[in-house]
Amino acid sequence: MKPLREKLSSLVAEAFRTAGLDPSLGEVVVSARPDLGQFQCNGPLPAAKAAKANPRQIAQAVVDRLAHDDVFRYVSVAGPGFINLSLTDEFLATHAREMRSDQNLGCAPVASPQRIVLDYGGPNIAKPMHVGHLRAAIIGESLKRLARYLGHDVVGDVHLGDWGLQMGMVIAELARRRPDLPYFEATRSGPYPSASPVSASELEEIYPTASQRAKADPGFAEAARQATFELQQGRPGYRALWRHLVDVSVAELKADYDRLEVGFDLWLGESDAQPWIPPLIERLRAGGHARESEGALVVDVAEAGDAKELPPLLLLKSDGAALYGTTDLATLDHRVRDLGAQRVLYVVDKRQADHFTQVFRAARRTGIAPPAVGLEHIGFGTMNGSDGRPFKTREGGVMKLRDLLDLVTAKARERIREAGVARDYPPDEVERIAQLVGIATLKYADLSNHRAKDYIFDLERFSSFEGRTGPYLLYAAVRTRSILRKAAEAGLVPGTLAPAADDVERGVLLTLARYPDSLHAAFENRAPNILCDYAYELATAFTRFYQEHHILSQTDPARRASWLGLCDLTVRVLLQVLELLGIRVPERM
RNA sequence: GCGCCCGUAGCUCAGCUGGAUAGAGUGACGGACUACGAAUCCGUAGGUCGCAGGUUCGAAUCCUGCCGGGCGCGCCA
Repeated sequence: MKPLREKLSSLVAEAFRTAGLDPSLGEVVVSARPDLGQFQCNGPLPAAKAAKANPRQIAQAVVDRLAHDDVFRYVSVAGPGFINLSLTDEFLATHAREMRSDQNLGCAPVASPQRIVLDYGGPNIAKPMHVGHLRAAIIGESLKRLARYLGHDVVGDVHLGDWGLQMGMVIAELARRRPDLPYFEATRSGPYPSASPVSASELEEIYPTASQRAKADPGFAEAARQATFELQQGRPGYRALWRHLVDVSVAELKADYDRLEVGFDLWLGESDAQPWIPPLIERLRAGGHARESEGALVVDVAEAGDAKELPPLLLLKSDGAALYGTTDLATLDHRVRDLGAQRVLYVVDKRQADHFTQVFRAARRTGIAPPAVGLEHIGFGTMNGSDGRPFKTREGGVMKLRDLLDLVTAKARERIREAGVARDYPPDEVERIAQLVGIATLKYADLSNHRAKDYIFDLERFSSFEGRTGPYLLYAAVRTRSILRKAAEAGLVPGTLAPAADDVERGVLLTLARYPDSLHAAFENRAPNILCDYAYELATAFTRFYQEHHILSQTDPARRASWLGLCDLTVRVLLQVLELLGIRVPERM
């Protein structure tokens, strides 16, 4: 089925056409002045400019050709030449009925689905996930669900940071602490113990320590570089040790992502790209794309019109080691050739914008990414503390994701106790509800910020349950379900939607009709905050409705059944949008 | 220095491919629980959209300059 706005736009476009005007100007949008109409068309203004005519006369000419009494209740020309449109309640109700019987709730899949690889992880082995990883995970998860819902074929890859200098740091630090471990015997080639020599908690502590040591001690920094190089060269002890580190770390990461309800289809990492690097380098050398510069091997990426000079992408350091960009190019090569990606989206901190410009350009020049393959860096803003500086805990350290989740969940538990509503629920259900409320709070608070903007990480805000928050949306959905449940207990079933009887009910139907628009806008702009806005608007419109109209005590059976139908459609749309945000709703709360 | 991003109500933020009277939440104030759940709803107050020009019938939105803040700029990821 067609979205409401498209139905209206094609009617108005047809009127433009018969008036001898450009039909593309007939686009209809939701009115900015609800007191004057439900929808508006601004097309007469640009049409008048093109025709050097009076816009109000143009608007009137269009209106005169717009005779659809079954669709429009009211059509008028206003201001400098706006066309205001309001629908008949019958037409609006018919549209809502179609939505209700459509399996996609009126949001048709895209015309040309693509295979999309979405890279939204980037957690580092040996570093605990902290609040900085939150955004990539939840923005990426939402975009993945949205793209999939719209019909795209999406592969989500965690793209682990499991290679490079950080691994060398951990190895060097371990060698310092426990030189007697068999992994450090230079001549040995195995076998090695099957159990990891380090625990998850030790691993979390070891990297920060090593990183600080490297800053203070040039000798240690050199040892870390050397270890990195030898790991890359395949030194058996280091490889065996590395395997342990990865396994221990991945188990922890999976637990954190599970708790966040963020999932990946692929658990590949930078290390998986390493075997692809030597042949790729050969290809680039043979193709004349790579050149020596200051001892390193580089691909030039500067272009004539650049506002600033972009340094070349470094493939190999002067010591022959591969770098970040090299791994990214090799990974991209794999995604295009082996995974068949038609579009690759990178949900990564926007501070890496230059890096992605380099990688994308290098990929274009070298043919790794043919022109038909879309490459996008979906940058997101930095998370700061309330002082506007990068976020730190009160003790000055980074806050672990796990601690944040615990904190929000504890707040949710407290709130549930205060509200007293779940007094007679089993304790394990209360706990499940607290988890869901915590996740909803966190995700909604983060996703409702525009993706690209820096934002203040405010614990108060992240654990607020009132107003425009995740819990508000859960509450709205749960209460609506509760009405349907009580109706079912009384033997009442949702029925055919009747035309709206007042502005509040009309408002719900109009908001429901915007559902496909909001999904498409959210995906096209890679902006989940558009979904957040929509979910909130739908929830408030409906909450207002049931606050003003008592559904179960309505004595007219047809009206009562229609209102229950409205509950049914609203809750289905709301649950779907929440699912696209990665927010799950409890049965009751 | 060069480049990118940001500056909207006391606070936190939407709105930015130009459209009419700039919206939410929060905080403040006032109202609504003998009916489907008050984590709710209704209302009031609150704005030189950083500043100055420009383009346009029309600018928070586009362009230029300035002020303020953040970030990035070759061998870390």
